[in-house]
Amino acid sequence: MDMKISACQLQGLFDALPDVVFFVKDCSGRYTHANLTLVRRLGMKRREEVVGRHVADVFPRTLGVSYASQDRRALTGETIENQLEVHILPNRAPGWCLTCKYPLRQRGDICGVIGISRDLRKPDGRHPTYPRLIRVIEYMQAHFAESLRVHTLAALAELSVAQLERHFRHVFQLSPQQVLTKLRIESAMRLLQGAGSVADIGLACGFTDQSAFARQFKATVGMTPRDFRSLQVSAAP
DNA sequence: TAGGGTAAGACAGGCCACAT
DNA sequence: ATGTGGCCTGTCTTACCCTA
Repeated sequence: MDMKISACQLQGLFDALPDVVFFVKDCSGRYTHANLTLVRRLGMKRREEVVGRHVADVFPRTLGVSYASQDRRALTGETIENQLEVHILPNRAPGWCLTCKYPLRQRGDICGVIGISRDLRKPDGRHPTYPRLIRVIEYMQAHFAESLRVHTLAALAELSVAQLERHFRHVFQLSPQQVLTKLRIESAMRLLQGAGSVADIGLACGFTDQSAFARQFKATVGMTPRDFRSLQVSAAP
């Protein structure tokens, strides 16, 4: 039996998940489907306010450009899996999530992009290795500005590197590297509210140089550090 | 079948040149 | 001053296989 599920049905199902954003876009980057979670996070009330519009029209310019280029990658057949991202919510609070995007095919031809972004949930505190992993997290929080090696972290937790990787993903949904990136970017977003050059802030957050910082920041936040700073300034009360 | 190690491919860091 | 992109190197992650 060949069962087909429509995008509309999926959209309806995803309406029930308040911590998952669901969307479908056509080749030109216009939304054809959006669950209610996405609609609300865009600061809108009704689905019709989103469907038919272009990403560039519903997000701040710099973000829209970045999401559009991500979509283009998917449109060439690339799949994006569990990319760690920050979404700036309507109240300007940053929300961390993991994004997946896939090309949407119809009779073999790519006709759009389908994807989800799910919020990071609370770590699983009942996992047997949780107490050891917390040691690692605390160490990372204290030392993210330095260069960290996984084998150091593994030794700290008295686990093999392979164990650390596996358990980390189970408990935090993230690899140690992703947690490190999250800590560094969070810190950078704070520092960018104040004065100080972008390059210096990058160094202060553990990035080896300005180039690495800008690249990672854009990949995670969707805009460059400078754009982020000016967005914060323009949105400040 | 859970838990462990390992090899290979993916990915980030580091550096530089050049664009904006 | 900051951002982008290329290229090389070494680290990290994943997929796989082994063992108890």
